[in-house]
Amino acid sequence: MAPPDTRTQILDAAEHLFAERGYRGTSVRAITDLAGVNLAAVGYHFGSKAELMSAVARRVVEPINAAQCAGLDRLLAGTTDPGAAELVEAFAAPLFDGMSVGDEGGARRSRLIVMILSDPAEEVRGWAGAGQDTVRERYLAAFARALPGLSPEELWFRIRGVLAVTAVDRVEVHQRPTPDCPSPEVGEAARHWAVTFLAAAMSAPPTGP
Amino acid sequence: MAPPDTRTQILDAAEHLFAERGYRGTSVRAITDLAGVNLAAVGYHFGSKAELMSAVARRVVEPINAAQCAGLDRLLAGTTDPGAAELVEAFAAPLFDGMSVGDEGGARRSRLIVMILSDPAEEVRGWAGAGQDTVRERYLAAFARALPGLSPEELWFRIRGVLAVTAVDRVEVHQRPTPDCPSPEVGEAARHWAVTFLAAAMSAPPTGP
DNA sequence: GTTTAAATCATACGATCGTTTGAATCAAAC
DNA sequence: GTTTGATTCAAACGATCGTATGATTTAAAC
Repeated sequence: MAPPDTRTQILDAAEHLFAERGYRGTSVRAITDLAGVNLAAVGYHFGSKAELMSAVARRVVEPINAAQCAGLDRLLAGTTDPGAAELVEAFAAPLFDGMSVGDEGGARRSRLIVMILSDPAEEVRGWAGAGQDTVRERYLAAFARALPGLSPEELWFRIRGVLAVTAVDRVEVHQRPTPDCPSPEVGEAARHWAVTFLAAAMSAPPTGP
Repeated sequence: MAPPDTRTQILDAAEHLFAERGYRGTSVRAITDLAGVNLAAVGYHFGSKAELMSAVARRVVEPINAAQCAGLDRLLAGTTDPGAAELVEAFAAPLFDGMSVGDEGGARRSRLIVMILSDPAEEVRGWAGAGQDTVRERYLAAFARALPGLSPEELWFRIRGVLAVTAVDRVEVHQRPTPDCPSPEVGEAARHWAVTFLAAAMSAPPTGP
């Protein structure tokens, strides 16, 4: 059994706290306390709080980006151009994978992604750049072929809608889960619901002038 | 012409800065500097930074809530039950109203709403409570009648999708506006696109088991 | 002109922040 | 056993934060 690596313990604790309280709402001291390591360890292993955030974000988002890319590759390898529903599924699935009901880690990762995408601080949003943008542009091109009737502007608007739903929908954008409806459903059901919802939205006829 | 009320100037400056840098990213000093008033004025007029945030949020969200409520009332006054498309329109329209292209204030208000809905700090998300929840529950009931085939869980999932799109979609959840596509389109076009997008999504057949 | 309450002001307090420092500890190499 | 480089540690730095204080100014009432 490998000894609990200090570096990894910091990453885990930071992932927890960043997801829960945001970047600015989390102090380095809170992270090192939760990790059970010395305060200076963050500076030693990562250089600064911002670089720690970047490392945390990378560890969470990179597998998702890769899976989205692989899904698109698989579709494009087929004989016919993929339809909107298939594209939606390939794009959304990685965000729901490995997050079975009650999976605390999955819900936490969702919150973290939302936090990364919506944080006003440049340090938080700025890092992703390359990978994220590449994936998005590839899907944009694929959708453009699948939905030739749409103007580029409206297509782009819809892509942003897909992003908003997949990223935000599974965590409580609203204050808290309403009592009569159980907490955010994760896992298979939510993934299918999202694909249904988004495929219908993407396939809607172009808005008239 | 009424003299520039200190209270109002603080509210305006705070709305600016909260929208741009978030709650924790904005210092009271930055607000009073921008407003051109003394540092202690925030404590005097609002009591604390948190209460100032609450006042800013209330000023932005309350008219929207009222308009959403009025729109639903108007639909329910009709002879037949409103359809999903009408409900989507009534819900989304107030979020797009008064925000013509190039309206800086409108874009700022959008960012602020997203910031309120997604901020991890309880002080920011906690205040809205009553009004917001009431509106949402009323729309939930109306949608339930319009879409009888949906399970309550999937209906709730879709409502959350509508929220995510209307709230988030018009600001750059993504890092920055891509160069080839102009910055977030506000105004008429975006509103129609959103209604098309969301009406199709809401009206999708129930997801099979 | 005096009184009175509201408002604004300069200033300071205590707390917490991210970061740095230099000594102490550890483990493998020699 | 000593050396060496990597790691951990307690402590402190300067900066900034939200808030409180008490004096000062303003303006209307009398």
